Amino acid sequence: MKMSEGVEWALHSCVNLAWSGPDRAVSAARLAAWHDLPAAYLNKQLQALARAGIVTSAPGPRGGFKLARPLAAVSLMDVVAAVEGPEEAFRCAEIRQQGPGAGAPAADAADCAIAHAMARAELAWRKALAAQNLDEIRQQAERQAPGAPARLRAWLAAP
Amino acid sequence: MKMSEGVEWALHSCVNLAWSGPDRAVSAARLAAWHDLPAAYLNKQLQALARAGIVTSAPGPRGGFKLARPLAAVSLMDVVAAVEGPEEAFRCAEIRQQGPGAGAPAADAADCAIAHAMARAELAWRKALAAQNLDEIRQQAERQAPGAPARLRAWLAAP
DNA sequence: GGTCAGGTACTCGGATACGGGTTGTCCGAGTTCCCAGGG
DNA sequence: CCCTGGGAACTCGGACAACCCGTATCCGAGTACCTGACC
Repeated sequence: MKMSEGVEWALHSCVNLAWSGPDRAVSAARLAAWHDLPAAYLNKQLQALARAGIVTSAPGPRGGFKLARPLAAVSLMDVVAAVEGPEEAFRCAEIRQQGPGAGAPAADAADCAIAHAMARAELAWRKALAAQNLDEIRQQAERQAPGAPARLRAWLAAP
Repeated sequence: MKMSEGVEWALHSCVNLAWSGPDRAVSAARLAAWHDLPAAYLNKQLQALARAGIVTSAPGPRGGFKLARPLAAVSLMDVVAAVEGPEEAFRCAEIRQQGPGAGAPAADAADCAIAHAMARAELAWRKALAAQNLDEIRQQAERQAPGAPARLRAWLAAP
């Protein structure tokens, strides 16, 4: 079980967009170059964020991506769901209803105990993700590297 | 992000082993046939459980797999870790230290805020898994299908 | 000088190849049981 | 009848392919800007 690389890229990109300022759109190529990532693939992840309503996109020169709403209104869960998709990690295949061990019809209606337990654990994960928003991430990152926002803005201003 | 099918198979197999009785070993082929699964592949998952000390294996006729300890002493986390491996789903690639955006050395030492937040959520998931043991799963399954253990034992007794 | 048309450069967006990992399969080493032969 | 040796069958265990999703890439549609000519 491995999470997509795109999640980390998308999260960093959101923080970078916040640092770049709310007025200026940044292209996928520029965001990718900042961390030496494949530009076209990062673009794919940003498209997912745009579909989820986390960022807005504009084509043409001076186009690019902007945050659709303040970082405080974007949770980790939003980004993970946008990039990874809404499906749960554990999908019950209902193997208990296959082969000679197929249960009685009465048991079929009830939820599989295993699926229920796994879903409960996954819900805890989702709640923990939803409880943290990107603004908290940004604040912590700024405490660790106070000069990062200024450096990014200076680099973006240079051609 | 998708969890391996083997997790569901391993969990069902553990419950089935408990139902089959603590004295009798059950072969992987028999456990697979009960739910119409690929025998050789289920064997692979059971090997992982054996390496983790959840079940014991014995070769030869009358051999097979037995539970190494009571179901109450096996948590969901144990099984998931045995089958999926101990690695975390989210691996921080430290992209913040790549390209022009590479932070100052002081920031490098500190943990990436994103990785920290993701790890916290994953810890909640792991705790939720560790808080549930397989005996609770078994009890719930028996409430839903009281005749299941007897049917399994009867089917195992038949040649 | 102001206005307008054309061209150009730049952006996203979806359609298109490649690779690693999960899924699935196979055969060999080892053990147990059964059976036949001998005492 | 009891003991012993050999063979056969069954089991796990690890090594070997096939498929699928995540990774990476490319080119086309659309837009804004800039340039130049014209009024």
